[in-house]
Amino acid sequence: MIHPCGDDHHDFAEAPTRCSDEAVMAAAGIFKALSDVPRLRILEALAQGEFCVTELARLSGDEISTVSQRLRVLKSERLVKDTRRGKHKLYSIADQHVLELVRNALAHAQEKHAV
Amino acid sequence: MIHPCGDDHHDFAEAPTRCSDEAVMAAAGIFKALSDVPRLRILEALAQGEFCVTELARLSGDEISTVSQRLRVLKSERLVKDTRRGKHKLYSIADQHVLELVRNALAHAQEKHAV
DNA sequence: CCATCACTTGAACACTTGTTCAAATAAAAG
DNA sequence: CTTTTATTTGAACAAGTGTTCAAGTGATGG
Repeated sequence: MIHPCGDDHHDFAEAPTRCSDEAVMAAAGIFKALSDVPRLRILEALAQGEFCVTELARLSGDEISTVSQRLRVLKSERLVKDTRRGKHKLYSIADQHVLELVRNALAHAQEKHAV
Repeated sequence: MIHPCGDDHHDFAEAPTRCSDEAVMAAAGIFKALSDVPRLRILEALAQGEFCVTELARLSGDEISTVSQRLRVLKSERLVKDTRRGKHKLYSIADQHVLELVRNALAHAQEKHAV
């Protein structure tokens, strides 16, 4: 097939294979939740153990309600989960997938920066 | 160490190990670029071959300038690269790392939805 | 029960983002 | 050069986001 411009560069007669809208929207949602530095810092902490909101707030130096809102976003995308233990709700990384996403991005960020 | 609340749950005497601010900010930037459905659709197309802006605009049905702005964001985070070939600038995925990020997120999105 | 501790939620604010139009480059062809 | 084709950029707008304060929930312990 020939492009309007007349050139013979790469072109598809049909549109390329597409993921479902739901899948792409879900992926975008996950990336959006991961796109905030304070939220990534929370995941970084949770990668090393379980923490309650109060403790995470103490570690970051932010308001408890601020940290709670951040956790809400992470939880809505199933990136973290929580369990009540006594008075506290302990948060943890939802699964290994999440850690790989973060590690992969960090790797990409650090590797190819020297140009 | 004992938490202010008196409970003996997980706690660090020192703050947990932290990545550098630059690394985390870079990762957040990458995730932010990936957090938009139309931009993910561009990556999906580029995963299957090189395309110029005009063609990507035709595939998505959007304005050329809109697609160009999307590519600008993706390029600023080094997720895509471009090469001039004749009259056209052909865009392509920057490296395999990017594809893994997207695949990983899609996998996470599709897996654990059945609850 | 009542009070307390741990956490969440709603509303308001400043701030950021994605899209679009119009104008501006940039390379190629005549 | 001048024109044409391909793509980028700037400005403006509507829409979305993160933080905070204050008020709300909910489980725990006396």
